[in-house]
Amino acid sequence: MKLTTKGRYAVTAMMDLALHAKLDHIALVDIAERQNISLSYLEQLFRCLRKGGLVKSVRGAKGGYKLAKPDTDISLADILIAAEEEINLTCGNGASCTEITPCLTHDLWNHLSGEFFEFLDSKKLNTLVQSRHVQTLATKQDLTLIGDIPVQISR
Amino acid sequence: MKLTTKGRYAVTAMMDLALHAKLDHIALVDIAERQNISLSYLEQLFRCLRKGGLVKSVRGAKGGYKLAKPDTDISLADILIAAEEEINLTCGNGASCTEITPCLTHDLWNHLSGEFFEFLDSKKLNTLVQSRHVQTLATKQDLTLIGDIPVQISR
DNA sequence: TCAATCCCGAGTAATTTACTCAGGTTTCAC
DNA sequence: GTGAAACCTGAGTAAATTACTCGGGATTGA
Repeated sequence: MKLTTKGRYAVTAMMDLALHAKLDHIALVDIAERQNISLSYLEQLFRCLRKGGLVKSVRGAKGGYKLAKPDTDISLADILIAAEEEINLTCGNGASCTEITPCLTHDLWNHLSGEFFEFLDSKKLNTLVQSRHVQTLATKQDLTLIGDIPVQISR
Repeated sequence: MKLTTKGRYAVTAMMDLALHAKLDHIALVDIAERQNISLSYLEQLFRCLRKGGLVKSVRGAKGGYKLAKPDTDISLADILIAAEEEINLTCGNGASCTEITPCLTHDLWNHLSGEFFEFLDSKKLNTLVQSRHVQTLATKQDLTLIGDIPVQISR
């Protein structure tokens, strides 16, 4: 019942896109620097996001990524699913849960999964980036970059 | 964003207890048979549940386990937490999220974790076992055992 | 006393995660 | 048309986690 970093990175990256990509495409290098995420990992992640139809890309120099839909149409659930985080609290039908002898919690988890999905699906990207906390952080990040020497903690 | 089998087994086992332990203590062997879960794994699991104050045990022959509280006072959240499933969607403050440079999603996940916890905490054991699906399954399981030859699928 | 039960610590195979790496391919700018 | 900046891809891998097992011990009712 833990969120993987893949899922978190995906959401962070999408928020970064939503915050910055109003005008132009933005390169993964920029996101990697701003959010301190490894570039290769981001590339891998954006493969998923693109397959999921959440972002559009332009190749070549001056290329980059952009949201493929308005941020009002992209939910947390969309992002997590695209990032291959299944929102799945079901029993997965292991040894203790077969067609003939389903486990006691079979229906329970199915139902709760649905509710949880609805919950995550109700959180749209636009409202997420509007939060005060995100806004202040975002401007701080931009200032850090403009005032050069972006502190790169390479781990 | 997946539920581990540990968490599921914990919930299944607690529901089994709630369904059967009205009168007496019940042995893990019984739960293991009814729910088709390995005994050793159940023992390990019940260590957690006991430490979490959810079940009481009686050792020795005719011993077994019992709910430590009324089933109206035990929630899904209680069980999952006792089973060491953290209900934690937070960023965990990795490399990309430090005190000085928190990640964009820091507050977001904190907040959502809280909401998700509330959701799980609102689901009490008594209502879970009252569901029609669980009731029919439970009686089926009991009949299977009374009509002996309990089918033991050992994997 | 013995069998049924809980109790405990440690070990381990399989799986998953969180990356990295080594190469492509496409496009803009000169 | 060359080169750099970007996207794109598949494969590999170390570390962590999960889902168990195992071997033994402690308690207690009959």
